[in-house]
Amino acid sequence: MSAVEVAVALPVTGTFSYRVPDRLTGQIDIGSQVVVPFGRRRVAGLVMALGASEGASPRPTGRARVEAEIAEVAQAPSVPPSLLALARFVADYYGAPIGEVVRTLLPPGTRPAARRRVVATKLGRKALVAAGAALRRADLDVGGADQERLLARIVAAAGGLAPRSLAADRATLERLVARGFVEARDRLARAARPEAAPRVDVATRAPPTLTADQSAALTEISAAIDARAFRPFLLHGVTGSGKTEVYMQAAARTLAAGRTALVLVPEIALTPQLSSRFRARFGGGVAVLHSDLPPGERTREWHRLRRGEARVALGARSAVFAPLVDLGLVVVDEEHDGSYKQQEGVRYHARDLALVRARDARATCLLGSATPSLESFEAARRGRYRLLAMPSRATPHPLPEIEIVDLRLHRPAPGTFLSGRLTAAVRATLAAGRQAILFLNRRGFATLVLCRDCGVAARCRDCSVALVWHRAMRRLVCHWCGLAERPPETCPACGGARVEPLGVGTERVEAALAETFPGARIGRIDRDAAAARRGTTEATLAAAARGEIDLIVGTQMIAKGHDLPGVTLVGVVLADVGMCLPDFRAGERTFQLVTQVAGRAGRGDEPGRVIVQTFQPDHPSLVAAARHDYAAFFAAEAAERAKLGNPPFGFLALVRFEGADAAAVERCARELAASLRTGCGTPTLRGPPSVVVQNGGAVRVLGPGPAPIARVRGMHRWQLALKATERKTLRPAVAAIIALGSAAGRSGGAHGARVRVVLDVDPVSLL
DNA sequence: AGCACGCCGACT
DNA sequence: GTCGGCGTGCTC
Repeated sequence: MSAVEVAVALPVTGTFSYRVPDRLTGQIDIGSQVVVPFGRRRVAGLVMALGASEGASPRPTGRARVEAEIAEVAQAPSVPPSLLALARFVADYYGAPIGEVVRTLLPPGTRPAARRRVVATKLGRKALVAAGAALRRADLDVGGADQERLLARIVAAAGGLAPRSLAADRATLERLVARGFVEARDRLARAARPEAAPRVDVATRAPPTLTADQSAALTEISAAIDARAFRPFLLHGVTGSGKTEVYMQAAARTLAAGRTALVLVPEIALTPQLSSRFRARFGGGVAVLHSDLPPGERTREWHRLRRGEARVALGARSAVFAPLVDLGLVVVDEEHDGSYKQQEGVRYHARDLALVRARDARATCLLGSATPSLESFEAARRGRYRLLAMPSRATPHPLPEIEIVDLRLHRPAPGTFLSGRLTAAVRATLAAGRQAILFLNRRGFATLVLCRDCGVAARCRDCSVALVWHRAMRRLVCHWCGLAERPPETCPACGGARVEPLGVGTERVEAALAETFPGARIGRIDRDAAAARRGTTEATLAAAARGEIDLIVGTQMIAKGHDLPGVTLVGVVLADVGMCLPDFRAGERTFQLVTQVAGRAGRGDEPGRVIVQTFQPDHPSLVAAARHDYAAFFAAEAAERAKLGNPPFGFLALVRFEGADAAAVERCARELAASLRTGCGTPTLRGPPSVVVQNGGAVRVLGPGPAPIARVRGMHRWQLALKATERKTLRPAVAAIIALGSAAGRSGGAHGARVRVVLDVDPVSLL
């Protein structure tokens, strides 16, 4: 009876050794999905290696290893070896437990218990509104301030809350459940109806005639596909240049060569057009993977891919783990988009993993963007990626003209938020029967609620941020923890009666537009609108496409690749939002957002126009965006990054310390930093005897210091950063962090309060 | 992730 | 005096 190494689908480090019972001999191979006894449960696992490798996982003192037997082999097909290799890479590079990586990688159906979510019922929403309006009705009585606060928080959260995050309020939660205001249903039961099963009408729509730019790009890409070697490309195509058509023809050629294609998009839910275009071209050969698909559907799509029935996989971040065999093409659309970085659990970057997969599969890799990340463009500049430029639009009209309005000189009339120039432009657009997009990257009604007597703003009690006023909900909401509470009638600090909202969010812009342009049909697209009613985003976009909406207000959700031919005007209400965040990528994000949202204008038969309102009209990111000058943006931004050794001229890993006890968090952070700097463990840190990191050497230790948001959900946060000039020097430092980090967490416990140590390799956000 | 073991408040 | 809260630790 032989043994195998199994990675269990739980967040545990190391693999475990199991015996293969005789009845299963011959059915088990590398990549087999199995069910194994683990503790007193049975969990899904993945066979990583045959034969019990000695020391596969650390054995606690003394006890002999007692191997259990594999319980059963799952009906599911095996995971291809290329994905096992990818899993190992991810565990190693991001310092994640292999079990957790396996959980991310296995099809959702085989994952243990689908994630449960706590959601508000229709009755619950009604009850909250009634409570806010001080309406008395027995069936809508929430029965107390605690219940009301919790209910508000649940209503405010898009997609419900994880039961874990509500552990502290269990008693209150149970009361709400008993009253029928809140329920924990499986997420899958609540999910939207799956899209109709893919039709099998293959290649129904003929590819359009290509522009010169598209043909030139495709010539090179085709040669790479034919060569069957790893060839990375950066496709720098302006908005409306027809990148999707290039992707589709590249995919078609890859399929014709007998290989498979993987297409990643930032958020599939926001790009229904893309999936319908792929389906129209490839029919049932496309498997669409996205998080809102019920697990059954996702598993079906996974199996179709694994069996080769579908040979194109289209999906968001997690689709980078799609079980494609003989991969020939990997496309990453909008490669600059930060949502490719997983922000919790296994903190992988799907764009970077796409390159790893393509390299290992000897495939063509196509990174596409109108606003490439500094990382990708620098790689192209150094010749590591081939740069393909598509500088002109495929549509009849060139890129829209972008005008910057200096808000210091052109003050909007009180309560309108639109300068005279933008107001006139909106009015002209309406008169012409066209549509306008008003973009503001801030949701809610007002950014602050401030006492006009003492100047104190309402702040979250658990996070170090101000609360945002959401008028429709009649609640002050914390955008970090979801706390939602009723506004105070008088100032809690001074008792003053003049507690009033200040600042502007999308909700307020919507209200202001309704007043300024009575009769205009207005739609709002942001996370709150999406949370209020399922399918709102798609419905609003569809209505806009039919011409039933005149003005669309929205956050960055409207900046992504939507194609609305009727939109001739884009107004950026306040470009300054996000520009001053304490994050070295703030300027890059501003450039990307303004360029992307500007690209929504003039895609139809009328030319477009863009007006950007700002208090910083000379900001390099805005000036470059207004001139459609990526080169100028890159030059300025690259110089800044090079000076500080920031990516792409250096590599970062962020280590965050979180805990309820501020002093313990600080002490833990300082001790770990000191250990890293001196190169040897302090008495409290029983890590490895020596550590490779030397201050001033190849890897620098920056910090520690309090995180920019110093407290979230009641947890105090400190952080330190590792900065290396080369990727390979960062690796041993990351290994040291993992060893020291777990020791530090334990020692924190010994001192009293527990401190969580979170590692983020190649962080996208430093907040 | 679960599920059990292990120390401090409101009940029969 | 117990029942029971969730903090911490382990799972081949």
